[in-house]
Amino acid sequence: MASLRNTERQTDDETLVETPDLEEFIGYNLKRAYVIVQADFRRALGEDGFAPRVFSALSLVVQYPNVTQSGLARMLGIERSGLVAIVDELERRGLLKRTHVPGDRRVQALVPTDKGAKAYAEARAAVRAHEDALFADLSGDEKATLIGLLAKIRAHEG
Amino acid sequence: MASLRNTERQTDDETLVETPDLEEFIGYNLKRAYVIVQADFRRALGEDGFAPRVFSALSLVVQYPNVTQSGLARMLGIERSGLVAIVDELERRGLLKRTHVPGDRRVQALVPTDKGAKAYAEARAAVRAHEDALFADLSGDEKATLIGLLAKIRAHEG
DNA sequence: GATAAACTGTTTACTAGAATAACAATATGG
DNA sequence: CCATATTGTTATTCTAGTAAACAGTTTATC
Repeated sequence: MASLRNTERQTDDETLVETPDLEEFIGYNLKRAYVIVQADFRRALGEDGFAPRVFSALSLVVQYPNVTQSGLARMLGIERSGLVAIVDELERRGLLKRTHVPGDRRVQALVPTDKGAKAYAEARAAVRAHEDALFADLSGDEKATLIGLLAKIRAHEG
Repeated sequence: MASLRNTERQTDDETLVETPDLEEFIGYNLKRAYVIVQADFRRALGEDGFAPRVFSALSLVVQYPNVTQSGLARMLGIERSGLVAIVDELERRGLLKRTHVPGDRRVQALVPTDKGAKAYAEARAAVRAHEDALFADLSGDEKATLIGLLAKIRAHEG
């Protein structure tokens, strides 16, 4: 992958050498970058660490205690049916509890346990260490710029 | 998702309001952005258009005719076993041919057909239109910066 | 107040993408 | 020649996710 080149267009007196097609696409670069970051995340959090989506769910439950499952699914941008297994895992590991809400007997409010809050704080530190290491070749400005540009794309959500 | 806030830390005389945990992580923003772009890609290319990975494979075959399947898998960063179905689909649709190579009876060099080259040119235009529309709120500079930053992450490949 | 519509959590079934391990055919290096 | 490696392929498994249906419950409408 180091030095792929192609001749995109030729005129009579010059040959324009441009980047290969794929690398001009944001989507392609986004996917390739995502795969790298995701793999490093899993490696950094280890065998029985959190998968990215479980970490994200726990993060939101800790930050927004008493969030409902439907609300959490909306925040994560996934179907609520897909959230059940994630919440099951977190509850099985004793990191949160499904609790009944007085006013509405349908909803299960999610409340982090003390163990859950502590586990999240540790996991968050591990994730920060993973990102610090993986993105060591980016400056603080570059990281902020990147997050800002990705947020601009994320503005198309919903 | 519009205005999530949390109090990260409190001192005696001020309350610091910071971004929610997840949005400070590059990995999280990367994934959310990737999901949006990928969904728009599929929507733009339509029902029986190319899936992203099939488009990528065809792109490389057109740009590097006679590439082997193993070589193509390496370029795409996937296992060669996973490439078989992709090449099967492209061959079934008449867009490339598996051809024998004189020197080595193991390899199947992949050669785009005329139909394949034409289909690729059209698909590439569709992908460009999709990205132009989706990223209309980014300037040319911003797009170039984004690609550059993603490429810096991609430098960790392999 | 009855009834229709909507929402919540859940289960089941399904799909896509990808990894791994094994295999036969073939090629390469000591 | 023999061991080792490579190529394309199949079969198996895993993960992440969607979609549809459901029973229980709440809300809205007439």
